[in-house]
Amino acid sequence: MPAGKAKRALQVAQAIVSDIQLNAREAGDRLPQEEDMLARYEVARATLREALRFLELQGVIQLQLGRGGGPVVSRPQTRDFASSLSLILQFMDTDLRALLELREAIAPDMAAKAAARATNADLAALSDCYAQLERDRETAGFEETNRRFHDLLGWASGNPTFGLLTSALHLLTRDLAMELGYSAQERAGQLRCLARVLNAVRLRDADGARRHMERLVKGSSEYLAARSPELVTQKVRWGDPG
Amino acid sequence: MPAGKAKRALQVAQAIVSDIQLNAREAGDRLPQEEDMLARYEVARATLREALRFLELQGVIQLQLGRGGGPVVSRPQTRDFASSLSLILQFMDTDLRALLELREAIAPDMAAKAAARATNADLAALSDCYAQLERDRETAGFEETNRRFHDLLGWASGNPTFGLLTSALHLLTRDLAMELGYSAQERAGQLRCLARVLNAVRLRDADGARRHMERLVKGSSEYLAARSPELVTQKVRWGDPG
DNA sequence: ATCGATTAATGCTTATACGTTTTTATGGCT
DNA sequence: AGCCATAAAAACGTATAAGCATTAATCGAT
Repeated sequence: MPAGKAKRALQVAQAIVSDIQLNAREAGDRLPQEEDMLARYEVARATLREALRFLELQGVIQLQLGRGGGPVVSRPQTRDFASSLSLILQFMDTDLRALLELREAIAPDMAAKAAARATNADLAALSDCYAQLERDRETAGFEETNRRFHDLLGWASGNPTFGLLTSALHLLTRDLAMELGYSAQERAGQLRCLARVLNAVRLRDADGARRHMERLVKGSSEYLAARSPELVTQKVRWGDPG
Repeated sequence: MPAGKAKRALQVAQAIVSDIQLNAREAGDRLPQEEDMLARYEVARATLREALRFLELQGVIQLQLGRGGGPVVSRPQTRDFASSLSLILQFMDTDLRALLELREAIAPDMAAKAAARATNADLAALSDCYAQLERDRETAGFEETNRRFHDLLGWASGNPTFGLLTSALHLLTRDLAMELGYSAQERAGQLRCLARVLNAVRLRDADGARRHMERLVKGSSEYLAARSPELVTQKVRWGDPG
């Protein structure tokens, strides 16, 4: 059991994270430079650097080079989480079908919560995004805009975890299903469902939003399974998170 | 641009993962020691150590100290994923309520899928776990066994992602609600619900399993909220990743 | 044969020196 | 005075070596 002693560098990393949290550091704020941190945490420079590089890998900070540079507070993004997720899923031999199922389980509840809690700003953003979706219905940007719509819906749900998960799942799914596009007919069907979801959210109709979203994601999964049966059995692989 | 260099550690990490998969390394196998890896990947020591640290936190390897030590292949466990999750959730200011909501969204579907797909081996494991739960109903081990039950249910659902998420959420919830135990009465109620879920799974009653699980997690959430209203607004914090 | 002390291998931390990148200041030229 | 180029400085980045800490393997005494 490694519970006996945590590694010094990780202890320092945790201390830095605590410091960021306690001092309410925002993204973009500069942290103390190396010299000051050396005195503050009483470690050697290599140890401090290991902690800093570790946090950089996790997306917590960014290291800027040159004079006036130093550690800058960042915010772990969806892709950082998606990277961690895909790594563990690779070792669990998870396939695309599992990802789609999870999305089917989460997305309807997310839509319901969004209907109950969306602010006016959320609604405006969703409407804008939907308008662009209709404009992009036959262009290559459709997928990205589609992902953004689900992302916005997640944030509108008032629960960051929904947005985090659905967005990460979308990224991983797209990694696997990249070569396979959607037909125009399928896209039209998706747009109809999305319109119904959006309308239900506007009307604060949680149950309607849930049902229409359920139909949307189920339809999407079935479409992929029908188009390419081998695709849904493809295993998740830890892709380059850059 | 540090982007090219910063990803070097990730490239090395990916190479190590590929090596593990290609050579079909099992958990417990030893990887080459640091010196050999330095020559193999032609990177600086700090970079290699960064890659190894990253993989250690993700649970892919363990770094064992001392003679005959070195990097040892492991298998990412739920707690490794929970650690990564908690780090990003901390920076999203996620509170306990959000975790509970997510669990409410996932657990019912997981139970339904388990009812549809559980093998006989799964059922046997679940029954054993439930029996131990009844034995542990008034001991400190109850929570851990409870978590294991959800983990098993996830595997029984045929979709590892369900088990991974619910189990990780359980761990994080427990970290926050540690001081606040469950009353004997509440535990008895949870046990009754679990028994109904287990029975529904045995009978292949997907809808029943979903309903009973929904009631279980909803009840658990409401219990916590009633016992300590401040608790559910507590923020997730990155716990000790050892 | 078993248990305890010794030894060796290995990662962890520290220490120091030098290289790189960016900002800032200087200084001569127009 | 104003402007561009070059040099200096401030900060991080990389590299190497040495000692410390920890643990497995080994050896020896009971």
